[in-house]
Amino acid sequence: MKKYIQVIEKCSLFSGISREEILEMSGCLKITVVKVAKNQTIIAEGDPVKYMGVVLSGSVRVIREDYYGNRTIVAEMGPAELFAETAAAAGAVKMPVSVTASQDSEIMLMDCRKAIYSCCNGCIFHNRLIANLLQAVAEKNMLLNQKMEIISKRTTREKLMAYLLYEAKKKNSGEFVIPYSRQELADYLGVDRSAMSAEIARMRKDGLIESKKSRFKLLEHL
Amino acid sequence: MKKYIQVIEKCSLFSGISREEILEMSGCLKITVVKVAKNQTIIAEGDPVKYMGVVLSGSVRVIREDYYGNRTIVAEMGPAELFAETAAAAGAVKMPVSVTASQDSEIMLMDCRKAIYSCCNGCIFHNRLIANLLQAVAEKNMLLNQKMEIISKRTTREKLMAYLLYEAKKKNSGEFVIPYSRQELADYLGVDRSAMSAEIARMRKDGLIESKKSRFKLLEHL
DNA sequence: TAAAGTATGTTGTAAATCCAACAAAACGGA
DNA sequence: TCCGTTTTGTTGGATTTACAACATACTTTA
Repeated sequence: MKKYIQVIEKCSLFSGISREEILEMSGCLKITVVKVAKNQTIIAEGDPVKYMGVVLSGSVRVIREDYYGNRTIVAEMGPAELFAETAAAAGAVKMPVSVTASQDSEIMLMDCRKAIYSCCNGCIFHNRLIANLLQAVAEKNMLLNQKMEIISKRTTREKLMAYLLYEAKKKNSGEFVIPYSRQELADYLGVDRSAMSAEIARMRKDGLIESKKSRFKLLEHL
Repeated sequence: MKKYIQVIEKCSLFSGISREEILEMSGCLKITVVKVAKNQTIIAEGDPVKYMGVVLSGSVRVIREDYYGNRTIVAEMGPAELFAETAAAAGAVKMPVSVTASQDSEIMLMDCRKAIYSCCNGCIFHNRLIANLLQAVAEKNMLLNQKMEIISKRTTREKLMAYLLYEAKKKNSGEFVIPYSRQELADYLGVDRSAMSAEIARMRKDGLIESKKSRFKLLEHL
């Protein structure tokens, strides 16, 4: 496990915990390292929730399957990224998704019960681990909330305005640069790119905003 | 505080912790009870994140304000419900929302740093508290993920199918009863009710589903 | 700098959605 | 049962969006 410590310490789960402390905890967390071949399944949907994982090398895909068996990729994670932590933290019984290797990979698995419930071994940094996990899940939650609020709007214009108002608020200024390309923004808002471009042009014409590429300026409204 | 213990113990944050233990923890969590009048602000947006709250009586509203100052109600919580826990758990510096009383209310506030980071007082049940918090946030996360996947679909039909497939999977059967009225379902999916009703009729005609009121049956597809 | 590639803007048409208004059905007391 | 209320289904017209196709602008690199 020592050879992977450089990757492991980058994982948000272990932030604020030193290499030595991580190694000390490894027994307590029942950490195992497994090598998986491309396309091999690491955790299958419906499996009991036993493990939380960290990608050490390679990459994994989180996959969801619907009633008819159609598969969709939910996420792809690379080195130092954590997976299956939400199901583990929610105390779910069965995994709602599968995790498979998208390349030959090395994966660190840990016992999620051990990780979530404080052990009695006087393992001081365990508390920090749980706090890190809580923070990771809560941050994801805030991002989801924010996105949900935006894409719940019915029209493209409303979605755009909700997004731009959010950015303006974050930057505390009516003038700001957004971190997305047009295509990325369209994907984020769940709309068609060209239709969105057209809507931006209309909003400009209607005097709602000024914009040039990724620079936007909100104008007064009544 | 004792007089509120019946409400407090119902709060998910304290599940698995006895009344006596809650009372023991109260000093550690710096719990205070405040009475607030209707429309009074309990936590203002931009305030430093110091408190997590539980409604003891009455009700509170979580309010978000956009760049222009337009207010929208994000949520309304009643007795035994927790608020401001996500910002606290995410380690946010400033509150992203305001919380105000929608009636004359009694509110329990606790120091969120104390709640989230294990104290050194050998307070055994503190760990349980953190585990409860983690679980609450993670469960919310899973619900949001699920909803996000559904409302990210572009068309009404796709949204409906995504939702119905999800229900079918949960019930492990192609035939099931949904827990929403038409209006509720439309709100959940973020579409117009009447348009949705029409779409359901079309899906029935196209041989995708059978349905009668809230009972649905998925048919074979190619 | 030229050329190729990528990102963005524009437009017309077909399709989907919203909205409003109303019809039909289901429901809940009196 | 009858009546009023609520929910659900249906329809047509106005609006909005997606999609495709293409024009323009910007980047990269040979």
